[in-house]
Amino acid sequence: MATGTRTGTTVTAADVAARIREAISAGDLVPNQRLVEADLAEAYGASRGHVRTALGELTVEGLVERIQNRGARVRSVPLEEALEIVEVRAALEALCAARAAERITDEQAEELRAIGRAMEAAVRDRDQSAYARGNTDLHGMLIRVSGQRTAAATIDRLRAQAVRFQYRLSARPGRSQQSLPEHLAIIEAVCARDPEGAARAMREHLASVSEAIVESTRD
Amino acid sequence: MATGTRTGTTVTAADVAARIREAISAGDLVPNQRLVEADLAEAYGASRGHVRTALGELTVEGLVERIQNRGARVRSVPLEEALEIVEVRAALEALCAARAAERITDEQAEELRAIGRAMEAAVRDRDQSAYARGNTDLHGMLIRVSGQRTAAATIDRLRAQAVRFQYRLSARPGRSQQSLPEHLAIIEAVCARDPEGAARAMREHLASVSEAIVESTRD
DNA sequence: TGTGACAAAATTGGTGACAATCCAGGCCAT
DNA sequence: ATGGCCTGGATTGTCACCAATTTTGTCACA
Repeated sequence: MATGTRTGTTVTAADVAARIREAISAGDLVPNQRLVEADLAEAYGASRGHVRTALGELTVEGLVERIQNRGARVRSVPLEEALEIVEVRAALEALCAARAAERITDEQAEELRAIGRAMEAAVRDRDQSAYARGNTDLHGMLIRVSGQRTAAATIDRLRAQAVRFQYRLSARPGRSQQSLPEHLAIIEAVCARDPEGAARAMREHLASVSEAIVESTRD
Repeated sequence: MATGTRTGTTVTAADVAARIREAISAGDLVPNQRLVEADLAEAYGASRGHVRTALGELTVEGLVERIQNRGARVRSVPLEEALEIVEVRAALEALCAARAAERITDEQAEELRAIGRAMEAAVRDRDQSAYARGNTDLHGMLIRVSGQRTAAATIDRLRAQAVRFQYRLSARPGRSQQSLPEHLAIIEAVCARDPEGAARAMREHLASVSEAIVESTRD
């Protein structure tokens, strides 16, 4: 796929929205950065109209902020709101963990334990990117096993908004050592088919994430 | 000076979106009903472009479903998804109830108890609309006292999607008799500043709502 | 009576042009 | 210097128009 100019395939508004979402998640677009419609249209090879509707979508999703006649910017989520988001995620991911514990099959349990072993190895080898991957896999798998699509969509949307804080966090030295036992506790409870315990472990984990976020902003 | 009609004020896309949202909530627009852009533009005195972007917003919010070249309809939420929505709401409203129990002031507690008394009176008098109002007031006040704006926004969006089932439910005879004690239990726990109890009471209440929804669809 | 092909109508999708608005910077009076 | 005011350029907001697509209606024919 060509990076912009001459694409025979038409670039739809949904495509543009997806590209911008990715760019924000990857940190290529930082909070408060202006999003000039003409520039984006040029960059992605789309018409300005499509860029416009894409920005509308992202505004509803909470990733972008628009001011009348002044254009769009990447929304900057204040610390206070990020903490709220983590609280909401805690409630929802606890729900998913509990449902996952009720529904998990033996094969899925084995897969989950494998993720846990990979995370232990990553901490032992001090491989941060492997640990981050394990983290994503774990949360993703619990959500998938839970079968809660509404919760999943909500969690995704919220996580995208708070992506800036996720970065700061995983860059922090020693963070993985602290969170590893929390993750393993979640895995254990889910594999033991203990919904209440799984929910509790997940809530404790996200409470710790919340604390870590507060500390990471004291710089 | 827009198209003909005498609205001196211009009707923006956000206005149109708000009107359609209301119409869906009020049941004026029913699930699967087609939303023809030209008709809506005529009805609300807006340009077709504005209607178009409004429909885009509502699609992202999950109220409207769009198919390429075939137009927009009011999205029909299947029973299974409505139950998921109630589960997510249970998790979030439990969070709000717990936080409200931690933060409530004496005056707010008195206000909350007044809502409870009004609901008791409504059941005694068999005044369904008064009971429904108390219900709305109660949930709304807990969310407000909790100070959780992220959770509040999420709950609102989800509730709008499942509005069809709310209707069926409150129209059901005897429903208020069953739910009154649940509501009173929530109020008691919050006023007693018992976060854990408030969350539990709220979860139990919404579990009962979930059951009632299932029963109400067996017709 | 049912069915397929075809034309006509209705509706949505996309683009370009133009109007409205905001912002930066220079200019002048104080 | 300081502050108000104006002008030019950049950017967004809106609309009208046309193309593309789907849906509906009609009619011949088995």
